Amino acid sequence: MRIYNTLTQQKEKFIPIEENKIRMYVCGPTVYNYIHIGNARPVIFFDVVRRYFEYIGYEVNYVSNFTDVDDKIIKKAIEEGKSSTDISERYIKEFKKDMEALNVLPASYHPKATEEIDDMIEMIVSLIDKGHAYEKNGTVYFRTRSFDEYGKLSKKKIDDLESGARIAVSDEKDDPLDFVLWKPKKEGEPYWTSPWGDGRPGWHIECSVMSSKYLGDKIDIHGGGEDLIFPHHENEIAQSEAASGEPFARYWMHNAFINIDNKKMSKSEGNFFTVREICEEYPGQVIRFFMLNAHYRSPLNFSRNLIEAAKNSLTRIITSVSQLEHLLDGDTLKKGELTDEEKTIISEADILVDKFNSAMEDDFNTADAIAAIFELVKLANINCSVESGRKLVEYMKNKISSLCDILGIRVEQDEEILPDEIERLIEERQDARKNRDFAKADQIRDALLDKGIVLEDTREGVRWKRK
RNA sequence: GGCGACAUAGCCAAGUGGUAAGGCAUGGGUCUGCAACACCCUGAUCACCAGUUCAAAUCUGGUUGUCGCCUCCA
Repeated sequence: MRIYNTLTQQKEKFIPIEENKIRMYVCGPTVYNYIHIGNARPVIFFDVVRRYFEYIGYEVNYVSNFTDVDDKIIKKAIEEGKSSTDISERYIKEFKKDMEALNVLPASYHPKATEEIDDMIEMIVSLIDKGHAYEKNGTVYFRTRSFDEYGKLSKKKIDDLESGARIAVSDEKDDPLDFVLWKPKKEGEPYWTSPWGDGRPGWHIECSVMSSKYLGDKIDIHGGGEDLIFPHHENEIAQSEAASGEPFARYWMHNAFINIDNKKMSKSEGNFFTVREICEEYPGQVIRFFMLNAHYRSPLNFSRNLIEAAKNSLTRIITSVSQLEHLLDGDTLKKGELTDEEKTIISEADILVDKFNSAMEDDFNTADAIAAIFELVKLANINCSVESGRKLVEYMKNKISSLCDILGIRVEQDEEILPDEIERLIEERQDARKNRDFAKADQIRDALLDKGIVLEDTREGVRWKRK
């Protein structure tokens, strides 16, 4: 397994801290609204990372937080006349709904920032004790220059940063680059008591604390969107390593952004889509497929045309699997052992499975992995028919389906019983076809199409599917 | 101003030294009552220029273009 490490800017062989175990932390959402398609990328991608590691036998401890105290949440709460907790709880629920729609497995644990305040205070105290932080008028700042390696993740030089800083310089800070660990409460904001007075934690300290609390001071993988590299992850490194004196995460993984018309999504431009609204039109599987069809470190454009193309693409796999299921449901397949010819086909399939695995092991090249699945589909389409051996058909179906499962893409459709009325129409059409009354047959087919039922006449009889 | 990324067929997208995966769309064909599905056939010398090399999409330098980070942000 090779993983591109932002820290070293190259692919590295993956060596876990503890054999067969993975400790992985991914920065989760600030819960103040529905998530948009861009937010979905890291969630889906790291879900695949987790699934793949589990597939190859690792025990994965995957922690992803909810930032549930934040300016944006507070602002929304004030707008709606609700409490901050009302807002965050609501959007945590909505987030979970979206995750379900996208077939994203829950992390091993989803800590909430507001439930970890004591540990944050403890860490801040320890940073002050070690001389890495200082308090001024109820605000605690991290002393950036006290951490020699500051900038090692984002490759920024501390002096360049200083000159380019656009932040309004606060007189309080000893240095403009110092960042907040604890800020005093403002009127009407949620707060917690601390040695420095009532207030709330800064954003960066949250992740450092939740990561070390649930995964230990040293973790294997820390992930998130590329925009988090600076300052968020840089600051996490500074805090965590200053506190523990040890390297924090071994591998830093960052996904690229999703753009709309090649532009970054932004609310001011109005060019963004929520997962919720896309799911109204496209199954979550399609969104997953769309994202995984590109490498996670490449920027990805989103548009209606592109998601439509992804849908058509995915249909090819689903159709193939459904055809194989049909064959298995029928009674035409030959029982008994594999023929020599079938053994050859299976060895070809195994080569493609290897191709899938190698692609995944090369920094999660899901686009290449999907290409292997398509080749497998073609192999099945060519070689599996009513006259095939049951074992071969079973093998092909299971392989395609299980590889898709690793990507979290479900291609086996749930059994669905059609309403009697529709079943009757289908029979009626079959009768019409027998009597060569094609006008009537076509009329029924069109009528069903309007209801979203697509009919296909195959050698084994009529099949239907949802449009 | 500082740092970084990217530029492959109509579209999406793999590919980091040996003459370009896969998918969508298009066109032609087989199958079908027709259609759909499936299958067969159909397409690029890899932004541009110069260089290194026996050999470059893949390395080096330059040009152009696009984008991101440096401020809350996946």
